Amino acid sequence: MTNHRKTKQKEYVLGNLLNRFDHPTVSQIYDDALKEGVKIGEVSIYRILNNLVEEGKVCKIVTKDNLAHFDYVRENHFHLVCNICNKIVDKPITEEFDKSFSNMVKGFDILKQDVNFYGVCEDCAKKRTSN
Amino acid sequence: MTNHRKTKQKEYVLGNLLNRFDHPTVSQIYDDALKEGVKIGEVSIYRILNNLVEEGKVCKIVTKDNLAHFDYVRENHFHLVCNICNKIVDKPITEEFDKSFSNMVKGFDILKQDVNFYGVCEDCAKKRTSN
DNA sequence: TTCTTATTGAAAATCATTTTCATTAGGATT
DNA sequence: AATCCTAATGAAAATGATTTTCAATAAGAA
Repeated sequence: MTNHRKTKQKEYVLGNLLNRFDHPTVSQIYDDALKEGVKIGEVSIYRILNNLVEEGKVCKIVTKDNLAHFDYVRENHFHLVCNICNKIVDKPITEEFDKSFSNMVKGFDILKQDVNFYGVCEDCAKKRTSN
Repeated sequence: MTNHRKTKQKEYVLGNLLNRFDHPTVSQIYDDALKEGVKIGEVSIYRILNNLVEEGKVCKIVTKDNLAHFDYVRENHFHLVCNICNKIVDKPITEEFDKSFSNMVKGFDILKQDVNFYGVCEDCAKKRTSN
């Protein structure tokens, strides 16, 4: 039997995600742990996050620079991942969208927390047109 | 000035994508080229595909096993990427969805071809419930 | 045909992530 | 509280897709 023992490392990683509203990478969480004097290896953070993603408690968002970011699954929002600056913006899902989306993917078991939109954020769009 | 010369390699990669309806990886395209006796290096396929993605002619879809798949941007369809078996399924976008989506992301420059949905495909869902 | 330089491609480098495996520690049992 | 089983950790090494480097090649302008 696997993944059932309570450990300081698991508690730390989940707590770290719960207490923030950005989308940290493994090394950001690792740096936090170091600063806070929490003894945890980077490898364990990878493993713990993968388990949380598997359980559906956390979602993984990969930006264009090939870095995995993690987000505790809270409420109905989607991610806009900027392909230019790699920023991730949280946006609430409209009811209208939610309904039409459900209709469209009827029959599929969609893991909503992995539904991300890739594009160009407002800041980078401005920079683009001003060139 | 960059990326303006017509080469056999560029033509081959784009042609390969145009003539198929699955979502090949770099090494699949490379294998095809070998079989067809086309002289092209794997590195060039990476470079050419990255350029095509940059131009918006091709989109890149990353499956959970960390493999990049490529798809020539044709008409209004989205991708359902299965997190279990890594299969990619094309699905047409409904008008209803398209409208509500446009409303929701108003203000963002969304690169539609990078809009993918991650979840569990019908086959894998069946296997799951039967356990 | 000549010339400039964009493009190619083999080899090497990169780097996030995974695997390995000996050590540590949860927590069930006695 | 002590013992035991094995899940979990973490340092080091391995992995592997992708990128970088740079000398050789070839578009295509002059």
